[in-house]
Amino acid sequence: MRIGELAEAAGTTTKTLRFYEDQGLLPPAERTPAGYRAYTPEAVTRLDFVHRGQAAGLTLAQIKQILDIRDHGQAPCGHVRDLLDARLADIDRQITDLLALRVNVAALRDAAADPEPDTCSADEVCRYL
Amino acid sequence: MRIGELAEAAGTTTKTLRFYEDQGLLPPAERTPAGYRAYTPEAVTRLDFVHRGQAAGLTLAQIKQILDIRDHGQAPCGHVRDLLDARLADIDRQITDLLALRVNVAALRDAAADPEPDTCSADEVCRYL
DNA sequence: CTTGACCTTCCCCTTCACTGGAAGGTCCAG
DNA sequence: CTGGACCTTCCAGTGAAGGGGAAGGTCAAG
Repeated sequence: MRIGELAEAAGTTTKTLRFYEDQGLLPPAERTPAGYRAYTPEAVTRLDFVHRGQAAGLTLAQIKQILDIRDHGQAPCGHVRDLLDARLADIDRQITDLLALRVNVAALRDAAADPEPDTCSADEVCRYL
Repeated sequence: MRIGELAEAAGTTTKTLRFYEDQGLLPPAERTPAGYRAYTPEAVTRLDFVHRGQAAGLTLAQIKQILDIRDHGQAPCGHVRDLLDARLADIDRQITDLLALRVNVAALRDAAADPEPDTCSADEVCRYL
């Protein structure tokens, strides 16, 4: 299949596929005599994996690490587990941060919802922030 | 005060201060005869406001909007309230998304924590992602 | 008089994941 | 044989918030 067909099958764009090849997420594609990239259906599977990794919040670099291990003939599950552990810790940290931020922003918003014209003057920076 | 002193007083760097001036967050500074920027203590207040805005998760562009309104002699509180409302909705959306993501990632991690060697082979993409 | 700390402008670099566009080659239908 | 759809490479830019460093001016102390 050509790059346009793969893009449609995988739900992405040709630009992105060339970018992925450039970044090492896809192996350099076989070429037709005319120089067109020719893909096997495996590529769709690989791209699905990439998309699942992205949906889990992994970066392309992390997904590439997993694929590199797999491409070297090893089972990447241990590494996947480690990455997911780290990702989980990261998500927990983000949630904690956002909950704390939410409290602060909600308090500021509530204060700003009932402004006292005298203190909320243009002469000074708005006191609600 | 010179730019280095202001940077120290505001807990930032001279690079950042010139960047802020460039972005319109700080008005173009007065200059000494030698061309050095000369600031009044007001600048510290303004930078504190910028930092509080950042701590609330506002972008520099949003903070600039508030400051522009204030600099035009109007009270920015109404706009601040609108920005904080939007920010709050955004935080809630992020938290919701992260909680959903957490469930998925935790499930993947738990699956990967107990791999079955036969199915977690190098011949196929790791089934835990 | 020189040294060192500070200041100036200028331009490029960073991360992340793409996206746009130009200039040119290939392939198939009409 | 021409038009349009597809493909190729390469270069450049996006957005956020600065950071790095060069080349040169200024100022106070020793």
